[in-house]
Amino acid sequence: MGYRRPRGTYDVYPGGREPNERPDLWQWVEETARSFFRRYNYREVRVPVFEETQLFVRGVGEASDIVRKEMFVFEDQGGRSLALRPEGTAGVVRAYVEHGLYKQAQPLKLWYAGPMFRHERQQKGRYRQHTQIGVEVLGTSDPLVDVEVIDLLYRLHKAVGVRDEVVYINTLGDFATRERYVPELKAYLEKHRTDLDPDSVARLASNPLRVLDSKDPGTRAVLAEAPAIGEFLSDEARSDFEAVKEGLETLRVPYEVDERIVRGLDYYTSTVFEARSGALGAQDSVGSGGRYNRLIEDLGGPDLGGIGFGSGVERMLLAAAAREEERSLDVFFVTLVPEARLPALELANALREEGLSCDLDYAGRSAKGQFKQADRAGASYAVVMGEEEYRGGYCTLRDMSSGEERRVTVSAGPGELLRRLL
RNA sequence: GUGGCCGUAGCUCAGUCGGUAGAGCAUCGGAUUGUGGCUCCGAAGGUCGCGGGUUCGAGUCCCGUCGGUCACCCCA
Repeated sequence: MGYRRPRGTYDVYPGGREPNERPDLWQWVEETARSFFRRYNYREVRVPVFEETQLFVRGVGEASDIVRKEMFVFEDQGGRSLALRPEGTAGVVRAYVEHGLYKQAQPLKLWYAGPMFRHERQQKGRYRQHTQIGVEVLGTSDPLVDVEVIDLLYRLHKAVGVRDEVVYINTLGDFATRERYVPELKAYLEKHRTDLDPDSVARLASNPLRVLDSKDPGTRAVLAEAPAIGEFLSDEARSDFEAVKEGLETLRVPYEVDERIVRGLDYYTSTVFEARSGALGAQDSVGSGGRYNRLIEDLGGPDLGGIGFGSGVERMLLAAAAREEERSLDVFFVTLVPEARLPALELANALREEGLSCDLDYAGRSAKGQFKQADRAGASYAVVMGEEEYRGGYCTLRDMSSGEERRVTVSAGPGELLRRLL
């Protein structure tokens, strides 16, 4: 065995078995997403797959697991520390600030798609290089945008056939809310410190909110009696959250409030959400996101709000209902004498110029083999060029579904053939 | 980073008590001197992950190692 792909990666190729290995499914999801972004009036943004390490440390958060143990960090030849992006938002916000995009008409509605990198142990639906399709709406804190973004995520997933999905939402409140809630939560957890798991004890110091999403049974038991953020919401945070819920109801986006959602990225504020599918394994989050009203300022921009989601394409594919690959080709040229091969290629090219898809045999197959190949390629027509045809200046046009055949003159060029096909 | 399970043909797998490698699918050819899907026949395809050990003999037993996978942690 020669070289193998790096751990946690996969290839996409004709014949790939897993849904995330099939090019036809990738193209289908990408086209579906593009169609949604066009209809919701989002414009594309492309940013580098690596950035200064510090951008992610500041943006995603020093205390987050992603920064602490999951980044691919390397030094360039000038000794600068760079990191492969572990998520999409930080880079997009950096570009927004760097180019002064907040001076354009706001909000700016952006979408992106591309690979993200996290140094994790592989399991079902989790890769070291995975692909996210995401959006960011920058320059406003209007809760109606939260509604649009969540609706977009939900309908995109529906369109690609994600099964058994539920959208969970929560609010982390604004700054005032957290100033009141976090000390309460912390005080409560401190009292029950001995019943918490070690990870949660550590988070008590670094980021107490994160304790809320612990799966440890002992910690969960403590949390059952913990103060809930819902009771601490400021008037503004409460009315924003109500507006989001009302909006989702109006747009008929089914959702459930889950107060345990706090997200592992530190920049989130206010609305957070996560779409989970029962069709996945333990990694059941298909797409998620939230509002980040401090991030733009933290990265050196003005005090403006933003919200976005990232959706994992591999997980969308894994959670989607099975789909057969549909192959199609307009014409397959069957050549039965060597002299006919170049004329066939010439004719094929003439048809290609007109927008028809064409192919021919390059493997030296038997006649039977070539028809089989035409069938497999999903060809609508076969154009047979054998000894008789070659000498007579015509070809035989075979309709692959009916089996009907007719002579078509080609000595004067592709005109007659085109007339039959277009 | 930790743990469970698994590595045999391109893919999915069988391989009994340790006796020198099998099937299905896929590929190519033939049955049909130039005609696909269905059927039948045939061919090609293997470092049994790798290294070591035990044995007359190892795909099979033992040790190590690498890889995969699922789960934990966390996330898309």
